[in-house]
Amino acid sequence: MNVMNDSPRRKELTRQAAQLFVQEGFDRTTVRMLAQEMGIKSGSLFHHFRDKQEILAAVIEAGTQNALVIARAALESCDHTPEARLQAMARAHLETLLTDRNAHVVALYEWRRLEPEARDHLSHLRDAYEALWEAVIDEALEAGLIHGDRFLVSRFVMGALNWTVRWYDPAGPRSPDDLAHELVAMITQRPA
Amino acid sequence: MNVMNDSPRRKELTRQAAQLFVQEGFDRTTVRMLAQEMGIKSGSLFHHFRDKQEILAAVIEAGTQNALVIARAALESCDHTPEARLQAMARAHLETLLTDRNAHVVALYEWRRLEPEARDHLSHLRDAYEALWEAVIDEALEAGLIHGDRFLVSRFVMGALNWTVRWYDPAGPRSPDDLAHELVAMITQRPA
DNA sequence: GGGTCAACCAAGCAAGCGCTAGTGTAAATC
DNA sequence: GATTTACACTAGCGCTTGCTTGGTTGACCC
Repeated sequence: MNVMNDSPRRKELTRQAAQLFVQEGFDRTTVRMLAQEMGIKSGSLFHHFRDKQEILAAVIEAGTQNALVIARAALESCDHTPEARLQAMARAHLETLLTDRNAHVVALYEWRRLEPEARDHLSHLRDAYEALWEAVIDEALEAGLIHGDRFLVSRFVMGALNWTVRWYDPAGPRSPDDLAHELVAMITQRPA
Repeated sequence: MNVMNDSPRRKELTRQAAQLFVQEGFDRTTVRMLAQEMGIKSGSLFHHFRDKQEILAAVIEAGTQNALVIARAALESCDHTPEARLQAMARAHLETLLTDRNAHVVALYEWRRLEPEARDHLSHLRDAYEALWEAVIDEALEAGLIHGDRFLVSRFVMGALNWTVRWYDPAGPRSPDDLAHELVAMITQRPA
């Protein structure tokens, strides 16, 4: 067995698993379906992952780590005004939906299928991502760019953004940048 | 078999099913678990519902219908200003989460588990609910209370509200009315 | 008091589930 | 040249799944 490394092979398998998890949902996806998608037999799958749970954890970890990297990069390369930072975060969030949609959808909708140990480990990653958001929102509040309860505002914004996976079509006319603009405009009440 | 009526017994069973679907997720909930929760044997369950799918459809239908009724009532009994109507819709939405949380969570998170026929039927109900929202948002836009793209604004608002099921604690210090106020304040940029 | 009917039960079937055991094999390592 | 390692295979075990079957119960009706 070869579990818990991060070989390129495993990364690719994880990517394919994410696709199936989105299409079918974690519970409906069988190890036989996963194996077929990966071009191997179901038994061989357990050479790469200890069990089905570990595949789910790998998918979610990859997705969250990716989001974190993109968000940090966005914050570093943008202007240091509260408005620019708010917008950079929103655009980064939407861009991860373009580049890594499957892993993200899984992280959002199959989180509860994680067993407690995996959940504990991954929740730290997720907290790190949400902390970025709360910091940016704090700055915007202090600068008077937006108003209201810190806790509520950040959750409303996260909700609006996370909900995009339900309706946003990357092939459509709107770019992530458009959406980010519009969202920031909405909560800061300035023309887009 | 007794399928597709709406006896009080079936209503109660549907309510109990919703609870389990929320706790475990649809796929993980077995007919044996459902039967136990209902205080009957698994075979008896199929006297009330044709199959497991129909239970899911019944839960979602009940939840959506409930939301529609509450929203319509809220709109009829509030002031006819765009701001009051916006707030009434938001509060109504959050109140359905208090009175009928389980059915709502199922409607949101197990929608994709519906088979196509059931989905077609139920999407009409959901469209009717969303149409209420879009009408209210249109009025707010026309009145200049909020700005931006009609499509995007309504989706951002729906996202912020639907996301509340993930974090909102009805036993906490914030009432649905508080949240509705705060949300409307955020998008209209007036003090809460 | 025979007939009806919703509601329930015990038993179990066929299919599918996650996962394991044991083996083959080509490439890398010693 | 021998050994190890990585990756794949076949075969199937033990169990659970959604659902069916055939039958019982008790309340109500004419």
